[in-house]
Amino acid sequence: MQTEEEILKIKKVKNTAVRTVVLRHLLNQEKAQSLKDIENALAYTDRSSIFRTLKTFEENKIIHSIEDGSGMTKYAVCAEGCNCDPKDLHYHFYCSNCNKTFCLFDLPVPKLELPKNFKLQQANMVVKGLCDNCNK
Amino acid sequence: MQTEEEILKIKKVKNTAVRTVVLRHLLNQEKAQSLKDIENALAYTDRSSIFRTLKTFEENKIIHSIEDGSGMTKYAVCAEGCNCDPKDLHYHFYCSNCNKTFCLFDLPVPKLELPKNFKLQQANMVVKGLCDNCNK
DNA sequence: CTTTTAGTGCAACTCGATTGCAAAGATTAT
DNA sequence: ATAATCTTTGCAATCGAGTTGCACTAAAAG
Repeated sequence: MQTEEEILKIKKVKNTAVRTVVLRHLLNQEKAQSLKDIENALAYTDRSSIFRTLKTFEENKIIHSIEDGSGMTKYAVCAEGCNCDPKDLHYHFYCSNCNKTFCLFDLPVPKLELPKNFKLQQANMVVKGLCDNCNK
Repeated sequence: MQTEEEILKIKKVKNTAVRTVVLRHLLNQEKAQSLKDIENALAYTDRSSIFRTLKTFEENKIIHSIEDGSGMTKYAVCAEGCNCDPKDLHYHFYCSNCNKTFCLFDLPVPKLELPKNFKLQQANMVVKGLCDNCNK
């Protein structure tokens, strides 16, 4: 597991206090986090600073964003080696009970045969239901 | 192709002026429509009336909604026989150039093997890229 | 015809996302 | 080291999609 500092260095993003704590928080969570989640966890950091940090991280392929249909964009640290390319596709699972979003890295996404002349850039595949903890 | 009146009758939704024009508009488009799209097309119909109409349609399985990551929920008429069940899954294609959303009925969605004890309820699978018209 | 229920239009409001701006901090040039 | 420049941060304000309260109208039931 890389440290925050290593990741920022590798991705050529300047290290700052806000960036370090935001990235650390994301690394410590096993679920994708919304801006609000992060804001609540980091009580003394401004929302817009976190927002801009997330944009920076996304541009530099440190994290990827997920639209899970909950109304809030969520963010998760890319797996090592992820380029956020169509090749790196994975499903997400959104639990409609606890509102958590999981990255399903183990569930393979089949090759997408798009209609003629359509060009794939990225994908956002969200499966909804109940997670193991809520399905009792 | 069924008429608006037939669809409403089959789905046991009372026919009104707003419902007829909204459904007609959706039937006439080959792309999924946002609330704003519909509002713009139907200049003299109130947004909240359209909104409530869409909710009614969705509850009664006349249309399904799509979160395509554009920030606006889009709506499309269900294919005949669609129950909006996990079984009726299909991919959506969102063109990042023209912002249109297509239903890819012909692209099969594989059986989803979720982690142990996860329960599938529905899915929202959006592929982004360039549509045939914009990929030139 | 009267009563009740459902649908509509308007305005206001919610809330996540985003931006303008000035202060603080870091970097580069002198 | 100091001044000039660029970047990051915090605060407040704004935006826009979605949603709701409420009064009015239309439709259905009695």
